[in-house]
Amino acid sequence: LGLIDNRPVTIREVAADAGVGTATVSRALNEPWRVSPDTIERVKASIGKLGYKPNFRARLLARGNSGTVCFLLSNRPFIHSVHGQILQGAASEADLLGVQIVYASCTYSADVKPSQIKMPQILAARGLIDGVIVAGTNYPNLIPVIEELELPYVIFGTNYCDGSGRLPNAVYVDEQEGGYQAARHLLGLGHTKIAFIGDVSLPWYAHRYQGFALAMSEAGIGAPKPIGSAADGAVEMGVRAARQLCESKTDFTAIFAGGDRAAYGAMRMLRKWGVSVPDDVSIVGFDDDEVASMAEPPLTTVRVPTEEIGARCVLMLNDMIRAGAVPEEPAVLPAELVVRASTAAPKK
Amino acid sequence: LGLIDNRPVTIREVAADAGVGTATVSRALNEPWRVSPDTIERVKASIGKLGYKPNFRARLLARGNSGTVCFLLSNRPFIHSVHGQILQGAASEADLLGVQIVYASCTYSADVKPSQIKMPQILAARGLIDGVIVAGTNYPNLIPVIEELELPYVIFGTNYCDGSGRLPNAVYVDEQEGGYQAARHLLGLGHTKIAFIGDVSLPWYAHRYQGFALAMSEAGIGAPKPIGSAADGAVEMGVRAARQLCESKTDFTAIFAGGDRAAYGAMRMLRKWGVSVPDDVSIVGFDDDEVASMAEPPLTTVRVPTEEIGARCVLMLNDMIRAGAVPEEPAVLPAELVVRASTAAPKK
DNA sequence: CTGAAAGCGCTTACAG
DNA sequence: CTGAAAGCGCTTACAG
Repeated sequence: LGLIDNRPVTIREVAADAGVGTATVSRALNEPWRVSPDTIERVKASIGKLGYKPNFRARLLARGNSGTVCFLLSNRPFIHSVHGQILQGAASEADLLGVQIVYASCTYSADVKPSQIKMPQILAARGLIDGVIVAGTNYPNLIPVIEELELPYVIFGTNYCDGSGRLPNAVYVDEQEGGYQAARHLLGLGHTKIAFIGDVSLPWYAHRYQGFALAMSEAGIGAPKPIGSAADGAVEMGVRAARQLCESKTDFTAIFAGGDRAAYGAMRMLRKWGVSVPDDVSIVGFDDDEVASMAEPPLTTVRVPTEEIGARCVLMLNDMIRAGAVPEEPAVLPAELVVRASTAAPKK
Repeated sequence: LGLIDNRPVTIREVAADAGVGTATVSRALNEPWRVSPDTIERVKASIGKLGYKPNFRARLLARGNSGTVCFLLSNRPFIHSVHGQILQGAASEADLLGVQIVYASCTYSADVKPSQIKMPQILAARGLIDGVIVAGTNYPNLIPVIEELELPYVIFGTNYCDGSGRLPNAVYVDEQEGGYQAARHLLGLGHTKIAFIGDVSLPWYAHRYQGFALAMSEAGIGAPKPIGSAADGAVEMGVRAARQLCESKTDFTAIFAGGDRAAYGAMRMLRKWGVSVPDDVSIVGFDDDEVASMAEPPLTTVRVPTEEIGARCVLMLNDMIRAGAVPEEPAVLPAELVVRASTAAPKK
């Protein structure tokens, strides 16, 4: 019932059956253009007859690489749909490339010494992995630990909390442009009093705010101060920020929340205050996370191209492994506005 | 910048440095009890000095297995938090065992011939993988495809849609018991008019309904017919079922929904009808998915032990790989009631 | 275009 | 307790 019993057939047996050397069988499989058609035919026949499938471990040992990259998901105790989709995209692309993805996860806090960060065993072993994709939410103290592996790596830059600029070996989303689009959408509908919810001490909210602020100032309107603290989670941030907005009797007809969860929390609080979305207040989120389509009304948001992020991470890493060099520039992927039912023109 | 330059040190260099044979180095690492303390000391010193790390590919080739299992996630275009957590649990357990998890996914429909199901390449290759964990939602037509791999496998039974009984090489959740607990909770609060939402043509809803019905009949109350069709997704099922309940003026004070998403949908519709949860109607879900804690009010639900499911899958598979045999019985994990704010005693 | 042979870096009987 | 040697199943210069 599904268990291996007999020894699998090896390349030697195929070679014997086809009356050629093992080298020829290997070439017929990997570099067919260097083998005569007749020979290929004979080899293929033997392969079919014997049911031969090459042993990848042996191939990889001979070739000197592992054909495997590690997808390391940091600091995500349970996977948001966004991160699941990134993994999904990475896996699909990897399969196309004939590369396998090993999944690993780790948890650490930003203020701990690098030497105190515990990595999964897999990463410690040599030869198992050709490179690593550093996904999830990360902090600069992880970098020395990753560097110590002496393996090429690419980092999902959007959730990397560094003080400095962009890393070359990274994949980013153009969040600034996304925030800009969100603001343009609201402005285009006729809104001018637009609040921003997001904790700008976190880089993703900061970038989204920047794009928002740019669009506002282009429209000749001053951007409001961002409100919200992410300390108790994104949903709670939205809840509190919306409450603050309502309690302080701020004059606003629209909210741009720097994430769908925050938008969701804000909508919940607005409902409590008897504020109707989108009739009284329009709201746009960011991410196009699962909650965006589950919200009531479904949320207008800015889509982060999750699967493509995963695919690009794999592609970039693969190039780095082959080239043995770090890319000149990071990949920056566009974000896209998705208009649903939570936005409308302001009441006259 | 993080790229391999110099050849890594091999076991031969360590052996030379320590003045022993390679076999002794290998033993010092893998079977230290067969080596004299002095020798171990010398070997360890050389390992430290040279910075030697064993090459796993070579080790595995020599040992004859791959030390890798595949986590195959079927029919989940984007990962729910439940499935993410199962993967997470599998990865943690695997790391403890020194096994790596390669992630792969596939999509197929229930009514297609096995020969038409496309598997990721990784599974086709020999030697890369010692066994597979079949997770996600699956149908019987996948089994021949998996069997053809001639690899041990364990299946996540809860989301496996078969007509027959339980498989031995599988991990299940005791959903019947979970449904029973949900009903007992509602009955204990004083509810007697309890509706059930769930599409019992799907096994998980059917099992949850069975437990529910048992508790009801034990309480001397006939179980109501289940309502809902999962064709348009779980949230929509909840929305429509609740509407049906309201429109038909069914007399009920509580709802047991066979899943959190359905419960979420139902709560949304109840709110539209001006029905307050839990004041007018109590509601309990199932899964303890992320939506349960995000709902307003937070949902009383039955927790599926996701991480443990993943861990048990890995453990069972590992045993199968070692023993070369299929287990006698499946693993059945308990579900646990989580009381939150969506349930209360019925109004007098 | 093809084959014999060395080699990838370990482990494991086998002999002592 | 230890070492020399064969072997895991491929790939790849090297020579023809």
